[in-house]
Amino acid sequence: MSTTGPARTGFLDGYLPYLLRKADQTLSAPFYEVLTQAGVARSEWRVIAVLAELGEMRVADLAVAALSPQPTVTHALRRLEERGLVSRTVGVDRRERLVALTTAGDDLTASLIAEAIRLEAEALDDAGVARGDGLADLVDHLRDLTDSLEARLIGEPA
Amino acid sequence: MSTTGPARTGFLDGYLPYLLRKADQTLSAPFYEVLTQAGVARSEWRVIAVLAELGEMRVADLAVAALSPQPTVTHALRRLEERGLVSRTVGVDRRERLVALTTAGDDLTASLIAEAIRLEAEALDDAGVARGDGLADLVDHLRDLTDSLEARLIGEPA
DNA sequence: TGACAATACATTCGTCTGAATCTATTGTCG
DNA sequence: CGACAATAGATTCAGACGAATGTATTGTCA
Repeated sequence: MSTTGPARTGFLDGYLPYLLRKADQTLSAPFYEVLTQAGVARSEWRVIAVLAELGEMRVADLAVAALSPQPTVTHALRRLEERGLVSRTVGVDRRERLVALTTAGDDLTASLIAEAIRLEAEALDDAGVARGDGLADLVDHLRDLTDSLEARLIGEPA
Repeated sequence: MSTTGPARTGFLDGYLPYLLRKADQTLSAPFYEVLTQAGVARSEWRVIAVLAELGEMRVADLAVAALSPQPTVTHALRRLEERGLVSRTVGVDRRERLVALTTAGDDLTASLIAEAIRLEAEALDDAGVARGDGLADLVDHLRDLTDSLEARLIGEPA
């Protein structure tokens, strides 16, 4: 019923990408300070967060999961490797590079993920968003939306 | 109860910023090609879209509305001004620069907004997202979330 | 097998981004 | 009025970003 929605006259207030970006930025702002503190770029964070969750993987798959273009991931990997946070090994198919977190990388990533969870919970809590209420629905909606869109892109030939 | 959500074991699949960013990217991808075609950077698009909606305004307010840092907006404005798409005039308070779209800028922006709306509708349509169904709820949830978070930030002193 | 297409990733190179800083202007209080 | 703090925005500069392209390796088919 959207309880008398507040005047959605304009374009931006009804444009999903704008709302999504705004929500992301607002939610992420505190954590970005943590990243800056830790000397981790945002593209690097996305890479190590994926590696922590999915384990060793190829660069191309990593790029998809990290929501980043492949060259951006390669740049991030070079920096992360220089800091000893990830390792790259040649795969059976010798074109492939299998990327994984080192122990140091896993430690750092684990602590960052813990901070991310803490800050997200804190923000949602302070904002009075009841978990189990609209939140689960929101998450489900977002997943549904993204899944549907992806399914569409796959079915689309050249 | 989130109707038997599909195995939310991992971190990323339950992390809102990740889901928000993923949804944004997936939804925006087709439109970004339009922007590239038009030679408009994404930061520039955010600026002119806001100007088209809100009219003449100060740089600082523009930055907030465009979800971009102030230097990024200033850079974008310089490029847009060089192309004759925006104008900058000194305000009564002579520290202020009042920014507005030129006629050419308004024309271009109007066509881009039309494309954005068209592509968004097309994507949501193809994805089988029924407007009036989950979509309105999603939009409302996002607005509520962002508004609540913003309210929190304001109440937070140094 | 040899040649060509396809794939995986790295590299290049120009552009964009944004933290820190600077200049210009205005508010404020003695 | 005069000095200092506060504000608006421009600028600097180092680095991230990413489109285009290059290199290495593998698949495939005559």
